[in-house]
Formats: sequence, C-alpha cells, structure tokens
Amino acid sequence: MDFQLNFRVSPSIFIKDPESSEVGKQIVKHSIDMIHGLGFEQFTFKKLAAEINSTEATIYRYFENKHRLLLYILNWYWSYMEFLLMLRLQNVSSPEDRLHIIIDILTQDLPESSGLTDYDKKSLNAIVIAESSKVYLTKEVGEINKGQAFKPYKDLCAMIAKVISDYDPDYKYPKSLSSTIIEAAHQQQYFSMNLPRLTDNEENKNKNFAGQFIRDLVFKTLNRAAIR
Amino acid sequence: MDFQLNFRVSPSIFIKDPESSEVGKQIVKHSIDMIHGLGFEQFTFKKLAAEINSTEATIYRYFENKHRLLLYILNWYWSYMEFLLMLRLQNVSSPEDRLHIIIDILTQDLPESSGLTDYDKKSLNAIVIAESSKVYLTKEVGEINKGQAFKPYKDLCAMIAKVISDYDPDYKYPKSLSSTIIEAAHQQQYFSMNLPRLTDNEENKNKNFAGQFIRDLVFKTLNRAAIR
DNA sequence: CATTAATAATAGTAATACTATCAATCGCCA
DNA sequence: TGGCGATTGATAGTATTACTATTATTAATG
Repeated sequence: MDFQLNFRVSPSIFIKDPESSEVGKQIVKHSIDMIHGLGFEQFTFKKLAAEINSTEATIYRYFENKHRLLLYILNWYWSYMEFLLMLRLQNVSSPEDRLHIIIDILTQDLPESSGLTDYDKKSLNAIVIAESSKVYLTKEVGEINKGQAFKPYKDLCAMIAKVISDYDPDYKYPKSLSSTIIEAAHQQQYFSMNLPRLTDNEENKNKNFAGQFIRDLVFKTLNRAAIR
Repeated sequence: MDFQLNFRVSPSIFIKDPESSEVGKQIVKHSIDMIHGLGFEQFTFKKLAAEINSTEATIYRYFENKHRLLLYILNWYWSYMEFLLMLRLQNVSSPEDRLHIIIDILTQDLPESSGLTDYDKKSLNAIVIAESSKVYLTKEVGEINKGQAFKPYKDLCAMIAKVISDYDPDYKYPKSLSSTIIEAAHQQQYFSMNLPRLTDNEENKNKNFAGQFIRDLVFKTLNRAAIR
C-alpha cells in the first residue's frame, strides 16, 4: 500500500515540494477548504496566508501562483482516483463489473479518510466538481502540458479506456468516452445542484442521479464482447 | 427572419443595453476578438478600452464586470444556436434527421456572417469552446440564475431534449443527454487541440472528430421509436 | 438654440499578484 | 558549544486590476 510513493507530481507544478515540510502541507490542506468556501476566483494567497498564520512570501516559495496550486490539488486527486480504482478493481475480473465500479467511483463522494491523508474529502469533492476544468481551460495549457502536469489525468483516462476496450473491443472511442464520462460526472452533479433544468434530476431529489445517467449511457453505447 | 427581435437578453446581464449604441456594439464585437486572443483571465476592460479608443468608465456603464460581458456573449451564442436550429430543422420532420442536423450544428464551426451580425465567428467559436463553462462555474451561479441569465442555455437544452424524446420517447434522460452532448462537443474539440491523448483523435488529424464521436454516442444510446 | 444624455478625460482607491530584503529561528555537523 | 545553511517570518514595495467619482465635451433632440 505505497500510495505515498506512487504520488509523484511533476516538479514543474511546484517550486518547492509542499510534501517536504509542515507549512507546505498546511498550504495544501487549507487551500482545499478555502477554495471550496470562497470559490477559486475569490481565493487569494493573502487570505490563505492569514488562515495558516504564515505570509504570502512563504506560499510563493511553494507555488508560482494559485493556478499551480489548484493544478497540484487536481494532480493529487487524479492520482488518488487511479489508486482507488486499482484497489477496487484488483479482484474483479469481469469487464462489466469493472465498469460498474468505475462509474460508482466517478460519481460518488470520495471515501472518508482511510488514514492516508487529512484532506477534507467533502471540500476536495466540491472543488473537483466546480473548479477542475479551470485547470486546463487556460491559455497556458500548452506550457503546462509540456511540464507533464496532465499526466495523471491522462493516465486515469487511459486506465478507464482500457476497461472500456476490454468490455467492447470494437468500440472506436474508448478515450473520448472515458474523458466524457469523467467530465459529465462532474457536470451533471454541478447542474443538479445549481442549474437542475439542464438535467433530468429536477429538484435535485436523486442523490446518485449522475451515476444512473452515466451507467445508462455507457452500457447502451457499448456492446459486450462476445465470449469466446 | 426576425432574429434581432428574438434576441432578448435578460437585462440583469447588462447595465445599459450594448445594442442600443455604437460604443456598445464595439464593446461586444472587440471583446470577442480580445477574449479569444488573450484568454478570459488576461482580458481586461482597460485593454478593451484602449482597443476601441474609449475608456474603462464607459465600458463599466454597460457591464458590471468582465464576467457579465462573457455571459452576455454566451447568451447571444445560445440564442443564436437556437435560432440556427429552428431554421435548419423547420423542413425536416424525421427525428433521426433532426438529430443529425443538431449534432452537425453543435460540432461544426458557426456559419460565416449571413449579414445578421458582424461578430467574428472564428473567435466566437473559440470562446465558446474554451471559455463558456467559466460562465456558470462561479460562486455567483445562483444569483445569475435568478436573473434569468441562463434561460437561453436552458431553452436550447430543452429544444434538443425534445428532439431526443421524439426519437426515443422512452429515454429517461433527454435533458441530461442534451447538456452532455453540448458540453462534450466543446470539450472534445478542446481536447483534440490541446490534450489529444484525452481523445481518440490523436494528432488531431480528424477535423470533425467530435461530431463523429457524439453521433455514435447518441445513436447507440437512443432506440428509435417504433413506427405506428 | 437650449437642454439633455452620453461619452471622454482624468483621477483616485482598494485589492490583487506578485518580488525583494533582512532578521529570526531551527536543525545539523564540526 | 558554536557556527552554518536552509527555511520562514516580517515588512515593504511595485505594477496591475477592478473598480468609482468628478468634471468637461460632444452629439442628439426638440
């Protein structure tokens, strides 16, 4: 269970590794809560510094700007998701069952701290839903991408795509379907909460609406491989 | 052909209607080009003022802030899309054909100015792909939504959902499928250009990749209604 | 021609997004 | 124990952003 070892973020994301010191960990931990509370736009390093009783200068020694910090958080999340998937899929051989598990993980709240970390999972979940696309929807995508900072996202996407292909080897768009369901999982949750008329979950009554929608979508789209 | 008449944005979006004056039109027109060129984050009212040889103060008389201006642009776009759909669907009765047309419109570039407006369609298209989700991914969604500012998006979504239901009356998620394909159309184009490994359009060779993927997805997901 | 409305010009404020400097602290090695 | 290096805190400062306010011009209307 060497998750910590597995979590190797590209050093291009940070200036100094936040895992390497106590302040660093505080920065990440509290930024998750604050970005959730304030929204990414209203979140500033000054406010974060006040919160952790440190200074802006210190935070700038770890991250170039708040966008990189968000990117770091998302990298952590994507790596964690891949880890979670590996864990939950390890004894499941049927591609169909594997797909069900993947969809559950994508659409349900993160499991409460299993001791691995002390990040607030509710906040992290909310950030992923509301802020994650801001991480790539920037003019700097190209630069960031060169620095390998989207690798964990691509890996996660490739891993899911692999299961899709195992289930339906003839399907032509495994990676696009994979990125689409990852993003749709966030979107449909966000819309359910904020713009429910863009969904069929009006009143936002159904807790696992996104999961049901995506499950239906995926299994109608794919044809189970013939059993040899 | 009373599109101009049809385009009624909720007044909560602007302070003074930009359609009501020459400066107003310049603001919108040039902001589209500049947001495309600089990206939304780097775009400022100061830069825009310089571009149109006006002042910040003047722009602030039209829009409270740049987010509202982006919202205005997107409102225009959503209304325009609905108009385009109505136009192209008016003589098509088969739900299947209607769906094909919808997917084409969602995934292809906007048609070059038919004289209706002088907005640069290339820039507008790029903005929609790269910036549109920022319009709802904000802590102010609730406020904005109360002001009816997402009505054109919801209308567009409902219109597409209606065609989906005509094609497959038993399908349970017409609106979610509709919002999902609208968003996926943008995403898959964005990923093809910037993070192609999240798609099956590596090297970004295929010009209408997003269209093909979505077409496949939609028609596999839906079951054509039995003909009575 | 007078009145009004809109804009330009200018100035100013508070907050943001940084950068720089230097002193205090802490761990570690000699 | 004393000193070295590395990290952080404290403080200050700059350029830019996101506005608001004031007054002078200009244009449009009646």
